[in-house]
Amino acid sequence: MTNKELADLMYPNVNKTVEDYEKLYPKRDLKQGAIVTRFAPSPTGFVHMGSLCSAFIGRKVANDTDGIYYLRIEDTDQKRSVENGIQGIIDDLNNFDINIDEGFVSQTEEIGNYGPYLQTNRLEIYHTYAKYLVENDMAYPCFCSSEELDEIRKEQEKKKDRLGYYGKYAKDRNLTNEKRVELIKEGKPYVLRLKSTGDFNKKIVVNDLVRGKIEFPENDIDHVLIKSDGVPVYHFAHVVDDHLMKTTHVLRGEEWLSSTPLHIELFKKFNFDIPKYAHLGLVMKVDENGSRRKLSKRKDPEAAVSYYHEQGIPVEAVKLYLMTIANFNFESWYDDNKDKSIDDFKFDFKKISESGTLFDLDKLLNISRNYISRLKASEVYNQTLEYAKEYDQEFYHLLIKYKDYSIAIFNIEREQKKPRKDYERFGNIKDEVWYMYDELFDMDNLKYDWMKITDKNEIANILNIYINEYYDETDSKDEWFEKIKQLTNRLGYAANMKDYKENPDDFKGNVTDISTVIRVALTSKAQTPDLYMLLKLIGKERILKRFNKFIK
RNA sequence: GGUCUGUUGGUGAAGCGGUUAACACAUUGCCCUCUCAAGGCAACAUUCAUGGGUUCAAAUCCCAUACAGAUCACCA
Repeated sequence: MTNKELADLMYPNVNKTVEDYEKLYPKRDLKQGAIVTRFAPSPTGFVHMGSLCSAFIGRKVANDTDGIYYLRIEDTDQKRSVENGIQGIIDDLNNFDINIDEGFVSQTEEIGNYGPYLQTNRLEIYHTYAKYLVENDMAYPCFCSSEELDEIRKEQEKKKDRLGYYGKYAKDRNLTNEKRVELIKEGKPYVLRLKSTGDFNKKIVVNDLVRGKIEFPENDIDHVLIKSDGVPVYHFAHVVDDHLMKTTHVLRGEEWLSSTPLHIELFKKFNFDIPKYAHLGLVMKVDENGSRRKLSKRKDPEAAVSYYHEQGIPVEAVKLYLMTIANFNFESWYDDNKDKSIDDFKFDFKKISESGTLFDLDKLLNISRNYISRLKASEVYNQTLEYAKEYDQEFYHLLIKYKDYSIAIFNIEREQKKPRKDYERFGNIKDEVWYMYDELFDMDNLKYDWMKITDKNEIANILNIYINEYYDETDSKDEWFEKIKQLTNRLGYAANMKDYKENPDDFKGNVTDISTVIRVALTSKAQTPDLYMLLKLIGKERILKRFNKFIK
């Protein structure tokens, strides 16, 4: 009995040939050096920080080379699929400006000429290629039950042999075709296994774009290619899909590094061009007990990419952070080129850190802080509004109601060479400015910060004299401060800090004490941005209200 | 256990045979200053996991050990 007959029996519904598919998916018409790569997640509904990082890199290198970035959904494992899981991934990607040239663009809609882009819709293709392998004696059906496989493993453990289905342990490898046909006809379930021709004692060199040349023993394990339900495993799907979709570069986590020899063997069996591989270090975090581990979606809220969106961390800041961990020379480049964007930076595979990166939230927030400080007040307004619309309705309505006023608040100490950096993310802006809005400044339930001056009469005195005799909305900042000093002197405090430091006993206190009284009465807080601007923005009428309430 | 990868300060991270071991974040101190933020200036690894070796010279090359991670599924 021939392999052809066996193959026909195993894949009776295959009516196309490998050649048909090769014709169907021709070489892409792209310029020399264009990188075609992809994001290939399971439809789990969300994107993990580590995946986002590799997606970001993929999008970037495709952009840099006028290549293609496509989204393929790997749904060969039902357990990983979630309802509307594709949409969730697309949303996360969209939130971070990672757009897709080809593949899925929504839960149900796909674009491009190299599809289908959902693996379970590609079963016919996999079967065609599987059939080819069987016909050419490069794969065979294996009827071993999981119990039998267990036994093999136990035996190997006992003998301290290498684990796996290979060599003499691959017992179904040498079944006759007659026997195979017989078993299939009996209805015995089977998987398709690679008939590996590798030699464990020979070396194969994997040329990884990140790590350089790595030597492995050749693969000699007869890996499962197609599961008994007819669905391929990752390894097989990877080879068939990335070949047919003309992927030039495979970017994936380093957990795949050790199965690359298997993938190379498969590519060679089919006579396919081998794509370039870049195995990216894992994104890690430090555990409570101090050891490093992979960022886990279960334990770490920051692992899910939606977290950053919810926190109101600017997309651009996340991108900047990803770029700094993706290419270690980016940070200093950006430092020298603050006016340029990530698009102007040339990504380099050799500048990827080889060891896994420890995820550093502080650093991300610092980048975010710097980024926000460089925005125009109106941009801060727009982005905060967008954030609040989704996550803080109360603030959203205030922003709408007091648009110009809000922009003016955001503009305090902004348009200067070294702007303020107190907005960490859009999600914390309200915490910084709430007291500027009467709706949030609930005068009956306020907690006022501590002040040095505690005497009620003294406080009332300061505020009354100030508002009645000194405050003038039209004052410039210098004039304003001059008046504060005058008031300070008049009441027996030191207007000049130096004088005060030299002879503290000559004074009741100093300017700081006076301005703190005004500041706290106005905002309830002892620490705020430029008091001059706050007074000006709040305006005399509201200042009076707040002062009076405070004195009472 | 086999195979592969990695190990530089609190953190990220450069360095690729001769450097005072960059830079950034964090921390601390001082200065500036109406408070805060920012900014300026300092401090912060006598040492690059450990032990050997090669060399006039090693964080950099070699070997061992330790530690960490990945992988060895009909999961991806």
